[in-house]
Parts: sequence; structure tokens; C-alpha cells
Amino acid sequence: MRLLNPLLQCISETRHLLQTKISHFHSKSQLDHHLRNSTHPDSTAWAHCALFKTGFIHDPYSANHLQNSYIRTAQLSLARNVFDEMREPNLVSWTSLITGYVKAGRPRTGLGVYGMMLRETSIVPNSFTLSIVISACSADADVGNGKRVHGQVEIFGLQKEDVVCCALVDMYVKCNDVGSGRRVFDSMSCRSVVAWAAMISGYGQNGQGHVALNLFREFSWFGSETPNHYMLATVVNACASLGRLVSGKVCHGVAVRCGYDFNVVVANALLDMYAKCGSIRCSEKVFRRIENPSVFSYTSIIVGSAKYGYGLALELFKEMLEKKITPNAVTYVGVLHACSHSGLANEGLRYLTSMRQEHGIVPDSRHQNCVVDMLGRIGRLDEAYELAQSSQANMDQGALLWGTLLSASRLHKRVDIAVEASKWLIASKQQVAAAYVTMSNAYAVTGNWDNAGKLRSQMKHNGVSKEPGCSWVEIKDSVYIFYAGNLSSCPRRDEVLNLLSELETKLKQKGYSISSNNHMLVDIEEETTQEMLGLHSERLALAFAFISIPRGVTIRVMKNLRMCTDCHVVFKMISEVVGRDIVVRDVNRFHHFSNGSCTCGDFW
DNA sequence: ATAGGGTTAG
Repeated sequence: MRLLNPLLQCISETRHLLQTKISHFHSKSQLDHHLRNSTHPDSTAWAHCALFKTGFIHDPYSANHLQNSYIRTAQLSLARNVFDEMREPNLVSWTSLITGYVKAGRPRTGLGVYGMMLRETSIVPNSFTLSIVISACSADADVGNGKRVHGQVEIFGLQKEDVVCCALVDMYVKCNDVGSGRRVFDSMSCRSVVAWAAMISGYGQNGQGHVALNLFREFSWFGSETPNHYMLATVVNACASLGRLVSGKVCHGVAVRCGYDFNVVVANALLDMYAKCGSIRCSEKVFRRIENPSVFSYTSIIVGSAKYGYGLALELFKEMLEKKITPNAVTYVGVLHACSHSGLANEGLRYLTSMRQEHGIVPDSRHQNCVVDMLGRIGRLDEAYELAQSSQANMDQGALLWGTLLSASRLHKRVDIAVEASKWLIASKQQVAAAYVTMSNAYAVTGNWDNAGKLRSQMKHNGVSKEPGCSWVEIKDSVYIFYAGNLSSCPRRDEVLNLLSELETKLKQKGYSISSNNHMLVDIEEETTQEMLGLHSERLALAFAFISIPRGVTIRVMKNLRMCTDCHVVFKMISEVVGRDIVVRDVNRFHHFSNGSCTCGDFW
């Protein structure tokens, strides 16, 4: 009895509490109000009891409030129970339920509910319903369903609704159909900030960053509204994807003027942009001004600083853990990348184990790819091979993984492993051409010309051909294109070769190792046989640009030679090694390199 | 009356 007493007391207290709580609600409107503001599961549960006791549970309006309250407090199955108990759910009930599923990351179930509503009731959807249904298609990247719903938009006469059009634009661009998104956007008579943001984001996400920036310019000129934090994050992201530091700084200025520079999402986009444009110090400054950095903030700065290899990334990771911010799978991609770029293989291997043990994140092919790259760079090919074999990667992921291993084994002249990697790629019909070329190169490197030749003819026989990679530079309005290894088309060929060999010698003297674990000059990508001479198209282009410019004349760097971090590093090294100043222009900024430093690198 | 659209790290 002594044991039971506390229990009985507890039950009686609970009953008392229940009665007190319920008696607080005197009227239906009070209950509805309570449900609308409820953010805690308990408080929704109390109100549910009260609705039950008072019989208001049968009132459709109150029941909808209850259902929404459950959805807001992330109790989807309870919301579903409420819905199932309704005698006649109305349009709001259906729409809320669909929203619940979509917001919980189950868009397909949401679409199923919508289909059921159309089939089993005579309820006609309105703009609320269609906008969430369209966003379900967007989340599912299901353009087929999206187009069907677009048809329904026309049938129900909702094509003038801003919210519906915004959802449509977003759906099309998320399905990589920017053209259809643009058509919807153009059809809108009055475009909201949301519509502009969705369209700008669409261009940015589909590799058309310059169009995104032009559209933003148009918005700033002709739109009557000011950008919000959604739009600013999108535009900054477009600058990052283009490597356009100056445009990015202009956006930073806009964000400051609009009062969004302390918004954590905008700040995340900004620090990512600075890191990608080669200004890691600006990136760090933005990061340090964020009051409550999120896992996104830390991951962005870790990923951003990983390629600089100063150990900053790992320090930040430790700091993040001290602050009890839980890393996710992407964070660990950055951490492993940092280990790889700092040559900390053993530390990287430890992280590969601890990510599962300490944070329950199972390493996937992205992590394995980092580690294969990390081990491959320093010649620990057997371990890398073992890891690749143990991977559960699918076709696409496997192509990346085995491709990384292939490059590394070629670099370290491990023909045995190169052959295994090539076999995997060829068998899975992935990167077949590149695999053949590398395999052939691997044989050639070790002097096994017979096998190399056999592979070449096998390629010919199977109709496999590889387009040579190329880079290009624009000098004084002329564009020069450099194909990998094709020296006959290289202007001022001898001078270029001399410079490259001079560079190589001086780099070696300074302790840089071009061909193995130093990723700076050789961005490993399989090219034609000439590539064995180290004449990667990018290096050819840079060397040509360097010898072609008299002092004071600028080079304009195009596309894959844009002034991203890697390019900065290369020019810094060239200026240091050869002892000459060099001025480079990217889309709208000058960079002056002199004796190993760049005076435009950090503008603040 | 209650329900709806977009944004940041790989």
C-alpha cells in the first residue's frame, strides 16, 4: 500500500489537473483561439480533451483547428486520426492534411490524399489547395504530375493567382525545366517578390548564374519592392556559382542596406560566396559576426576553408562540437575533405570511424570518395582500393569513387589497381572512354606499350571516343582555346613549353610536388595520351596567358578558369616562382599578383 | 473564420 500511495496520488493529481485545464476553456471561441496558438503537444492534447468533453469536436471549424494544431506540433498521425473521424471533411480539412504530409517530407502521400479528394468527393480545390499540391510535385521533382496539376490550374481558373504561379515557377525550375518556369513567370501580370525569387533561384540552380544576376538587376530597376532575405540568399548564391566576387560584394552591400546582413541564412550564403571566390578571410569575418551559427554556417565555413589546407577547417569543426552543434553528413564531407587537403590521412581515417560512433552518421559514397582521394594522394593505394571495394555505392556514385581511385593509381603508377578500377567503370558502362584512356595511360607509364596499344584499338573497335577537354582564355578580345595535349594548335608552342618546364623545375626546387599529392597545378582529369607529359589544358592556357601578356595588359579569365580559389593559388605561385608581376581580370575585377601575394585578394 | 508560394552547406 505504501508503494501504491504515490501512484494513486499521481492519478488523482492528473485528474484534478485535467479538470482544471479543461475548465479553463469556457467557450468554443476560446478553445479555437487556444488551438490556433498552441505550439506544444501537451497544450494541444488538453484542448483535444476539452473539445471532446464539450462536444465541439463535431464542429468542423473547431476540428480543423485541432487538426492544424497537431500538424504544427509535428504529430501527423494524430492529425490524421482527427481527419478520419470527421463526418464530412471540408476543403480546409483536406488542404491541411495535404500540407501536413508535404511539410513532413512525404509529398507523395500528400499527392495521394489530393487524388482521393478529387475522386471521392465533389469538393473543388482553390488556390490554397493547388499551391501546396504544386509544391508537393516540386519536392518530389515530379514534372509529369506537375504538368497535370498545371492543367487543373487552368481548368479551375486559378492561373492569375500569384501564389499558384509562384509554386508553378518553383516546380518547373526544380524539375530542371527553366523554360516552362519562365513562361509562367512571363504570364504573370503582377509579380511578387516570391515570384522573382523563385525565377532567379531557378536560373542559379540550373547553371545560368549570369541570367539570374541580370534578372535580379531587372528586379532592382523595375520592381517596386525591395529584396527580402530569400531573394538575397539566392542572388548571393548565384554570385558564388559564378565566382564573381565583386557582384557578391555588391549584394553584400544591398543586404546591409536592407538590414538582412545579420540574417543567418543570408550570412551563410555570403560566407560561402567569399570562400568560393577566394576570399577566405572575408568569409571568416562574415562567419564571426553570426550570433547563433547554425549547422549550415559551420558546414559552409568548414567546406570553404577545407581546400586551403591551413588546418582552419578542423579547428572550426572542434569549435562546433564544443558548442554542441550536431554535425551532419555534409559537415563530415567537409571535414574529410580538409584532412585530405592538409595531408592528415590518419586523422581522416579516425573521423571516418568516429562519425558513425559519435554521431550515428553512416559514411556513404561521398565520404568514402574523400577518403579514397586522401589515401590515393599520398600513395596508400591498397587501403584506398580496399575501401572502394567495401563501398555500397550505386552506379553514379561508384563512377565517382572508382574514377578517383583510377586517377590516384595512375598517378602512383599502380597499374594493377588502375586496371581493376577501369574494369569496374567499363563493366558498369560509366565513364567508359575515360576509363579506357586511363587504363591505356597506366600501361604506357610502366612501359607496357603492347597492352596500351591493344586497349586503343579495342576502344576504336567499340566505337568509344573521348572528347578532349579544353580550357580557354580571352586576351584583348581574342579567345584562345586549348585542347588537352593537342600541341599543334597551341600558339607560341615552344615558349609555352619552356615556361612550363621552367615552372616545374622551380616548383620542385621549392619543394612543391606537382605530380603527386599537391593538387594545385594538376587538377586530375583524364585526358589524351599527351596528358602524360603533364600538359593539361588548364596549365597550357595559363602558361600561354602568362607569356602572351606584356606588362600591364590584362587577361580575362573565362569559365572554368574563372578566378576561383584554385586559380588564385596558381597565379600566386607563378608570380612567385618566375618573379614577374601578373595582372588578371575576371569578369569585373583586377587581381594583381606579385611575388606570391595577391593585392586584391582581400578587399573589405 | 481555419489551409497556401521561395532561401543557405555537398
